[in-house]
Amino acid sequence: MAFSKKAEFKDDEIAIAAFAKAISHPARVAILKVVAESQSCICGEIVEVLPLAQSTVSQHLKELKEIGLIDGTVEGAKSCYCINWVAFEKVNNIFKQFFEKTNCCKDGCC
Amino acid sequence: MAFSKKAEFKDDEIAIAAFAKAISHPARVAILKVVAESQSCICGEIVEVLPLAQSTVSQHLKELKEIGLIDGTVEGAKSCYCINWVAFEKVNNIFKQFFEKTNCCKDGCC
DNA sequence: ATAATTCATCGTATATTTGCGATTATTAAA
DNA sequence: TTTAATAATCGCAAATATACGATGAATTAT
Repeated sequence: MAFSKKAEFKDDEIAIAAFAKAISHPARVAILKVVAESQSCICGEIVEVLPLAQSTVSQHLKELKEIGLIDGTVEGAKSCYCINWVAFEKVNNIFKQFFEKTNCCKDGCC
Repeated sequence: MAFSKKAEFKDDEIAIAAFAKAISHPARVAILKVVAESQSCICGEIVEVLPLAQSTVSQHLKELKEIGLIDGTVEGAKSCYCINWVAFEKVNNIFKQFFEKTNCCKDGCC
């Protein structure tokens, strides 16, 4: 019944899965790219670039914000988003570690 | 209505999202770890380690197989799984590139 | 003051994912 | 040959995710 059985997995497995889920949709990958390239950009700019409705983009932005990968600040009537580079680097490292750790088994080193 | 609008995104964005989705569940992360550590292992061993029913594990294995991260071979009544290291390295590189490319915007180099 | 802009949130529809038990096919053991 | 073990698949139920339009709250422009 799709009870979430996530509690029964290890913390690092849950963390990797959660971050992977954050970038498991092309729209969110695209958003991260756009925001990074523009240093910071307002919601409207993102909506213009993506083939999705404003409300849908807002939803994806919310998800990225909730996991910490982006920060959003209100600037008047507009909303300005930028990458949270600390979190971004953290996620990068978590992925890096996962791949390295797993890959080292390739030669039977562990 | 959840039409899949994936066709309207860039290929690399779709690819990253697809691979991210493959590891967006703790069970699949755990499976990859177990299989890598044991070099190769049979389905039953994986089921024993995970807090999930056999049919559910089988489903996760299928997903990982479909995206190419693991190979499965029948050995008598049993099924033996191992990491497809070529695919694994490819995914590793795709993630690495994504993070590097995005991160370089941090200092306004692009 | 009024109208227009911007964007978050809500409600809703649909699709996908997750999970399990039951079944089935195959192989191994008795 | 019958029985047990193994694992894939099917069918179903429930949870999540995706997408949109409508609405509302805030700001900005007229």
